[in-house]
Amino acid sequence: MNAKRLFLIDGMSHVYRAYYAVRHLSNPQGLPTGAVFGFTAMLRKLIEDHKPDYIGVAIDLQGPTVRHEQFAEYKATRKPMPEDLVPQLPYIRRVCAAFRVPVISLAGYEADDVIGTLSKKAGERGLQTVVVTSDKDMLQLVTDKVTVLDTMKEGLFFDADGVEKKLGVRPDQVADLLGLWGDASDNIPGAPGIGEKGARALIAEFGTLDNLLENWSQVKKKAQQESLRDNQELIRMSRELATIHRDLPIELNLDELALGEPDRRVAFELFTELGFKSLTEEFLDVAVQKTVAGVWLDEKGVPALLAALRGARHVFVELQTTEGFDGLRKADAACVLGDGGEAATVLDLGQGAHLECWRRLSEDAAAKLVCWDAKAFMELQESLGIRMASAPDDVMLMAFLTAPNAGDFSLKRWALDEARLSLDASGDAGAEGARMRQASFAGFLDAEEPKRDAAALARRLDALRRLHGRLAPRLDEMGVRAVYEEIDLPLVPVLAAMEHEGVKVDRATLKRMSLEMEKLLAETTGRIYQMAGMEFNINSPKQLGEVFDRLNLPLRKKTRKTGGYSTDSSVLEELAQTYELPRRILEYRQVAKLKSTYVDALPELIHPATGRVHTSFHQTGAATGRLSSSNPNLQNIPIRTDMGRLIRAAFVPEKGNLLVSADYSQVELRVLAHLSRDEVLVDAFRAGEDVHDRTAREVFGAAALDNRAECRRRAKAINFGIVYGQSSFGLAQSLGIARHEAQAFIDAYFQRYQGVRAWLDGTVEETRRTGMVRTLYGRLRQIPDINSRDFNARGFAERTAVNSPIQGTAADIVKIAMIRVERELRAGGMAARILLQVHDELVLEAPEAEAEATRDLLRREMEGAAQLLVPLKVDLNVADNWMDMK
DNA sequence: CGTCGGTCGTAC
DNA sequence: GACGTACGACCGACGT
Repeated sequence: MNAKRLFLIDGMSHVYRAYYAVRHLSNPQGLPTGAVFGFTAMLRKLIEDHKPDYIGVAIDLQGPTVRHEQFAEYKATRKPMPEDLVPQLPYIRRVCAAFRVPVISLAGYEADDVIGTLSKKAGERGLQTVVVTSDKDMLQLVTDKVTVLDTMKEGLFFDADGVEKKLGVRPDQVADLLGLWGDASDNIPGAPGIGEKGARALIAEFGTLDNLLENWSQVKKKAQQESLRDNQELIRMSRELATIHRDLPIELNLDELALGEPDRRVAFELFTELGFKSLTEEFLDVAVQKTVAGVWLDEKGVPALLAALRGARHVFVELQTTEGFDGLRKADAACVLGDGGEAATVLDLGQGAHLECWRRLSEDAAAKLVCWDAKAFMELQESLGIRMASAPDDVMLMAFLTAPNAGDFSLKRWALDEARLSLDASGDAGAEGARMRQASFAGFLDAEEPKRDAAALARRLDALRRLHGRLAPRLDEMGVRAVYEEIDLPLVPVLAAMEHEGVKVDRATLKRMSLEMEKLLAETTGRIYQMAGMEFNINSPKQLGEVFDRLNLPLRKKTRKTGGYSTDSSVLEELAQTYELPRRILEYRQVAKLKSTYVDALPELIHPATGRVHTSFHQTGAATGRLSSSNPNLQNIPIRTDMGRLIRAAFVPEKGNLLVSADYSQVELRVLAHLSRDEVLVDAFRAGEDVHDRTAREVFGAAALDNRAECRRRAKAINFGIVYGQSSFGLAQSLGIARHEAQAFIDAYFQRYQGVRAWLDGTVEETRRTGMVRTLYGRLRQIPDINSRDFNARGFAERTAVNSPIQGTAADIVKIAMIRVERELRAGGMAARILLQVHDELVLEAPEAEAEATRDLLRREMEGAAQLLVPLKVDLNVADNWMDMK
């Protein structure tokens, strides 16, 4: 039977390695955590890989040791510990505690000595010791009972042969060797003039340092001879310093060192504090969570359930879906939890009695339903034939409105981060739902077993209840309840209806375009290969860069992350002035992009049952409060180029109907006029002027009259830039002018628009104090980097700070308009439906006979959506496809 | 074979 | 570095 193994870890050696390996990591409170993270990973991997029987970590205490008494200069050249490593040391000890790995120190001695002593004692008790370090000094400890493991170098084990191979001397000669050689990092002097090679040869020849020092006169090299003669005391002291003590007054306590299970609760708390997400998750024990049971509703339980919920202030609800035979998802179970009860009730919606119970609950106006992702919930309700008058409360929207930068608004993520509850990945109605739906159209999804795990459902509902308890009060604390109640929540049924309605896409039109484009691409590809003198993947920027390089075409710009040659359109356009190849590449890129992203992708997403494309609109997709759209994204259908615009011809109304579009004119600049109260900007809009023409006159004066078109183009670019916080560099870039010229334009602009200047400055200033910005309606966005010392991060934060209130207020206005339009359409009993929202534009489908009334309604409700200092203006178009509306 | 970061390009 | 907000195709490195 093999001897049991004791692993003794050189703590500081690993802490330093971890510190330099994992930089720039910190927890949300700003505590640097890189070294702790790296150390934790190392410790876990060591335990995992080697499964020691006993384990301990040796760490030096602060303060002088016996070696300092011997030699005042010991370790004197060592740099002080990095400032951001010091506060991490207590956490290193806590990590060890969490893993139940003892930390061993002894005042006045170093970790090396502790390890030396313990390894000796372990050997006497028949244990095999593995010393884990990357410090070569420790190789002197190697015996038949002690090996050294260097985990940094591919887990290399050193036995006596290994030591000899590495250092050229036996382990028992290592201290002698180091006494001669010295050690720069510990400031151990060694013999002056004798280095690594010399020391190795001398020890090999004379066997021991004592023998060498006695017989110095027999050394052949003159310089070495003199050094040995003149520095005997120094060399002996160096050896003393380099010798690891193995006789410290400490005991080997094997009970303490025995490898145990981590303390999962302590580990969980610690990793939470450190902000280690995956480790937190790993050490979160579902078993210790207070679990809410899930029980199936029985027939007799229906009246009892309804009675029990009658007194509840909130009823937390969740629907569970499965794939139907038609390839569509359908709700097949519902879970209900009141705010007092301990058991969540699961209803089988396939059973008539349960479905009826669910319907009565859903339609009970007194029941305050609360869910996660109300839009998905309402769409599933619709599929059950349950029409809800308004949206249930939506904790996901509460999460978004209080922390719009969070990015991920899955229940799983919020349950973990905010309520410390671990949920299964399955059954999330958010992004997952959209993906499932997309896959289902293409027929990829296998029929899956109904997910009727009552316990899993109950856990989700429990998380929902706790999240609601935390986030609902936050709406008031953070001043976003009005946005929630008056904008984002009322928008939910509008969006649900839009997604349900979809938009008709003409497959034949796209098919024709696809074939046409295929021909075009084949021709262009041939020409490109010819010019390149080889075949390559034109879609690969990397390969393209190499081809350009081979042909000696100048590619100046480098890509951001990988440092490759940039081949983006601005680079190619410049080269296209001189060369044909980049011209062809641009041509290829345009067609390939349109074909793959739109022309070929859209038909795949036509719903088999409706023949229409049903996008998903996301209320949590953009931190400013804008909507986003996916599967497909219908908010970036091309319009700027002729070929691209043709794609819009495939978006058509049903027979007998027309498309009606309404877009806000210059809504962001009007918002800026309102927020800044700038006299010139307000005046321009009140007078009904073309705002770019006005800017051109203000900035360029008389020149704007002589050269109206060019001046207007430039003014337009300036106006755009203002909204995005553009610099002179950016403006110069977009106008193709010199930077100083651009700067002159910007200066002239602010000279004339002093209210805008003041608002921009004031907004940044206020953000520095509050850390957040708000829209006109109170929607907030945190700007965490506004006071960052990082120049780049701060600049980005400042641009975000001025852009978000503008973009966000415009988004609020469009959302309000959508709610008003939908309300008026329904109140008027009209058949017209909102199909799409593209940030400042709504696209509707209306019976031909209703088109005129729809236009009037749109203008009224959209222009009346907000009362600003300047009027809102809406442009209207009617056509039988989306291309011909502008 | 799936995931993910990088690059590029489309919209407002 | 340098213009805000998105989504998505494609490539290629990397891990299973």
